[in-house]
Amino acid sequence: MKAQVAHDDLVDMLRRVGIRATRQRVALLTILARAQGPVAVEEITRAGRQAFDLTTAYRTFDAFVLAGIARRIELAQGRALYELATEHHHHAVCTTCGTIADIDACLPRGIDARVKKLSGFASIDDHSLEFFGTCTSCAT
Amino acid sequence: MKAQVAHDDLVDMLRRVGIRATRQRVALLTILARAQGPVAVEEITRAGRQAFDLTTAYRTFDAFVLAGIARRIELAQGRALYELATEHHHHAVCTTCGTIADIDACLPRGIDARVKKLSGFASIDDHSLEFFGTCTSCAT
DNA sequence: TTCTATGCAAATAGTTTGCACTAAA
DNA sequence: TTTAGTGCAAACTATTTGCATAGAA
Repeated sequence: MKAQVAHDDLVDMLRRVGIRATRQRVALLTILARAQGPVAVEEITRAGRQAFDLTTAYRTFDAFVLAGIARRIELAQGRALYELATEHHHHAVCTTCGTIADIDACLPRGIDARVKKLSGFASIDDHSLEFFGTCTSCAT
Repeated sequence: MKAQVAHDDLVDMLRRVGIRATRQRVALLTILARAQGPVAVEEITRAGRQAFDLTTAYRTFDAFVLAGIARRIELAQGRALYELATEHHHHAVCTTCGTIADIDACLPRGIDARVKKLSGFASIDDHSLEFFGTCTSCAT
């Protein structure tokens, strides 16, 4: 038995966060769950076997982010990517081919406090951290 | 004598990096130099006393980045900001009002090597790091 | 049956491109 | 005088909005 994503579990997950489990949402959630990394919005419409409207994809992602089951990451120029909201982590982006690798490491804890002091902000709640480099296949 | 940006110095700076010192470029460079932080493209056209085409602003920023005297930072949704390429540093962004504060601190050196290992990339050359929080005036 | 979610069309926003014209070197 | 830079109009791309309809609860 392969590490498949159980359809019913996804439906449950959606219901649990209080949004209706439609065909499109389950499909999109499946794609997110299968993806090894962040997914571009346009990839969605391609991926589904049945037609899938772009507008719906955008709205669905928004709903997911709002519900806390997805995360939006800003990478390149005006392109948004989405990924399942799993462990907090970061990414390495290949500046040549765009490949993205997950980095299972984060900033040393306590840095928020330091940044808070340096910035003079009232609070620091989150951060985004992306690394840029060249992946092995592009390094030739 | 105020900490004004000397016009001739800017002209020199442009010539040094091999691009022509036009009125628009000097104006844009002045704005960048005066700004305490990153500047949005559209702010440019507003700021100048004489008319200033948006297209020119974009092209000028590109030229600056290419020449290495400016840096582009991706913050919110598809909006690019530019800042003078000074010391490598990061930013704290207020999620309420959008205010940006500079953070004169960076990741511990050696992290690139660690990320390289974790990602399996051939090289890690750069990174972007932004913090999000609430500034004091928005904290009420 | 009720109300959220979808799909289509059209509108926006930010950014880029083509081309003739202006001006720095 | 040569060549890079500018401005205008138009094209593009990603994303958002309005509204009538479909479908989950």
